[in-house]
Amino acid sequence: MAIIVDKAQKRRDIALASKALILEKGIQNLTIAAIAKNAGIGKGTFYEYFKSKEALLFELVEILMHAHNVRIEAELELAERTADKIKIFADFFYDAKSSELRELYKMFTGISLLSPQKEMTAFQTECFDYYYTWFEKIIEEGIISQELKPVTRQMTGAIFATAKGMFIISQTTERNRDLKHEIHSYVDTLMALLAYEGEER
Amino acid sequence: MAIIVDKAQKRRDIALASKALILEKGIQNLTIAAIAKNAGIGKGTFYEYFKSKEALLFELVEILMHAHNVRIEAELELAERTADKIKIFADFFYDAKSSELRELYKMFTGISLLSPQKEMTAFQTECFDYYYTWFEKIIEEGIISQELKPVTRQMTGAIFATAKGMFIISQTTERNRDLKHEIHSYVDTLMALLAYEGEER
DNA sequence: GTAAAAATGACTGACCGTCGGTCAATTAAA
DNA sequence: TTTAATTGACCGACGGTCAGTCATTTTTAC
Repeated sequence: MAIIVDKAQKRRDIALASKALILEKGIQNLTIAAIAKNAGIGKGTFYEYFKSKEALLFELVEILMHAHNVRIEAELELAERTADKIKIFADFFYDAKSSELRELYKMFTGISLLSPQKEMTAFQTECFDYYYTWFEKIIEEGIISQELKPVTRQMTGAIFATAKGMFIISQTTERNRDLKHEIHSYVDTLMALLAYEGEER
Repeated sequence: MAIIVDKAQKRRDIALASKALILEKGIQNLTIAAIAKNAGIGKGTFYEYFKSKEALLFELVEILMHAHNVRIEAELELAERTADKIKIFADFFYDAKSSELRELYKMFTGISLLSPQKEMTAFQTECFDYYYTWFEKIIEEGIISQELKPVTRQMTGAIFATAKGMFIISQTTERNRDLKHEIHSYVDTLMALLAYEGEER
């Protein structure tokens, strides 16, 4: 054997070294040569660690998402009302703390729509399931604590999708500029509708 | 002066001639040379009519959307219940009739997310406003006919966004496979919640 | 009136610069 | 000496440009 490097670690290092550049220029407007130079490696070395630019973005999203999850999980512990828990979830789509991950996620979604690849879909599914499980738990707690009507259970997927839809609209049109207000208003209105009022009709 | 061609018409002709190729291979996997050859024109001529591949997609979406609008408008005339009207709207995201436009729209959204351009955003905003105006009208009619609670008004944007969010999820993950069922189920549940029950509390 | 000449717009593909991706050569640790 | 790691020169493909060609209309000349 000869030089042994921690491939996984170097992968993460290269990805993190590229973060600012990707956020500044957008993955679409970057060349492999520029990314390699920025990370202080040769072009060939880049390909030793990543199959493509997209794979780099993939790695970066994964890293930042882990940090994000830790933060969210802590915040969720503190929330009591279901509406607040949902808002903590939706925070991702507008708050400043998530802006980097959100930008990367946006690019990631764009790539997924333009050229669906198995790996991408698998990863997106994994993320979806991860968050959706939490979300189901939140709704279930709301029902058990008699905050919400049981019918809410049937709407879990839809509520989950609404914030995403609003986000896409805010990013691709000139509407939904005040996303935070839009989402909060929606959550409050819906929660009022779903508020438990005693026995079901 | 010399040969005068109807530039706008030829633009449409080239776009329509490219439809099948784009749907088959995806805009991302096509070269300008291939598109030009397929349309029976020189590469230089392509640039005479379109600034880029994306502009071609743009044109194509515009054409197909017009046809789609005509169809939807006719269907909306026939529907009576608000739930049915909303479903006609949401049909776009899953029905076979819209599959071509839907695929193109998917690519279009991907490009919008990856490299937001003024023109794209303006066009997406125009589409959004067009459909949203209809949607508001549907909800308003539902409220006036006392089918729906007035509070529905506050949720218009969210309901509109939900189908879009579900669609994006269905396209980027392995979830929401039966989009039609998911959306219909959501609409029915929500309409039941929003059903007018007499005076507001 | 008409034929030649001039003018013009449509069209083209060879050409150029750039980029993604490969690989033979080099480096340096074991 | 062996071999993992690294590298950038190199290659083919692509996007985009532009000088030149062609077809038609307009103008000029008689």
